[in-house]
Amino acid sequence: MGANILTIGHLARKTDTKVETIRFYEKSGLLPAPERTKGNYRAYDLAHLGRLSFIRRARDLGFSLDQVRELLSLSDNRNQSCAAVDAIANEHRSEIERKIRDLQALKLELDSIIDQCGCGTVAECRIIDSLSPSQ
Amino acid sequence: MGANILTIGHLARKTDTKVETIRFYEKSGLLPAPERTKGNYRAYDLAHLGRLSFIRRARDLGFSLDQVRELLSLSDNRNQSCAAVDAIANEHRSEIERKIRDLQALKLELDSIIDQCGCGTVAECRIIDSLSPSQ
DNA sequence: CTTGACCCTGTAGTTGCTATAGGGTCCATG
DNA sequence: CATGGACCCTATAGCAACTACAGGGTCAAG
Repeated sequence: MGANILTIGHLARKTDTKVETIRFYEKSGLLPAPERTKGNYRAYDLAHLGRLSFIRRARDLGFSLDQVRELLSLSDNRNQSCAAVDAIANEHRSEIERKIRDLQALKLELDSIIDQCGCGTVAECRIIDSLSPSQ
Repeated sequence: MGANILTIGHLARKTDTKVETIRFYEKSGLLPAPERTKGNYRAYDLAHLGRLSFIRRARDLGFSLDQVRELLSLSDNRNQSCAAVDAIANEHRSEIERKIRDLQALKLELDSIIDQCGCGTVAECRIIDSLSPSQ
């Protein structure tokens, strides 16, 4: 295969993505369908590599596929205001902050439950008690 | 319907659960299938209410359905050691701690990305830049 | 010319529900 | 006694975001 033409396997290794996931992104409209070789293999170029890297990075940062889709389409219109981009990122940040708060509250509760466990029998287990309704 | 017999709707309201979710728990083997009335309605008793409350509380605390299944079967054997219960709870706590750490790292990264946004055009957007591969 | 690594499509599975379709039951009111 | 509406039933499909087959085709090396 030519100079900067990549098979799906190459692209997968370069972006630390599973082959199936790349095909899934194509089917989901996130990654444009590439040309095909005469043997019907997908033939990616550097633009695809860039776009997939963008997607993976955004996914690593916890953006949903819908958010990634929006970020991609925003990044394609280079001369409009980036306020919309900022809005998506900020919304995502608040959501993460909320999740952190929720998990911390949860951890406190688990802490207090686990601390009470004297590790006797289940009958006197404080963890089970804490989960049971008629405390 | 008799004294302490509940329809699925009653049970749903008492445990803040959707009716469909209760049927789903039954199909998943978490909640035993109750008797039926002559009209083929599910007829729950107080044991079901207790068990469903247990499930909901554990789910609220972030345990997976598999973990809940295990906790339930452990809580049914009242005179064995509760070490296994403690193990599940501890494993779950470590997982929550890991999630908190991950989310906090993510938030730091998002913070630094968002802070750089001068809100000009997309072409000069630092958020898009941070997501793009060839920075 | 065959072997093995790779690629193709299509479909089903995962988790934990939620929603819909197309019906049946129950009870109060007219 | 009929009828309306709230409730119940089953079965199936959908959601996110992949992952894992099954059952084939392609390609390059030995």
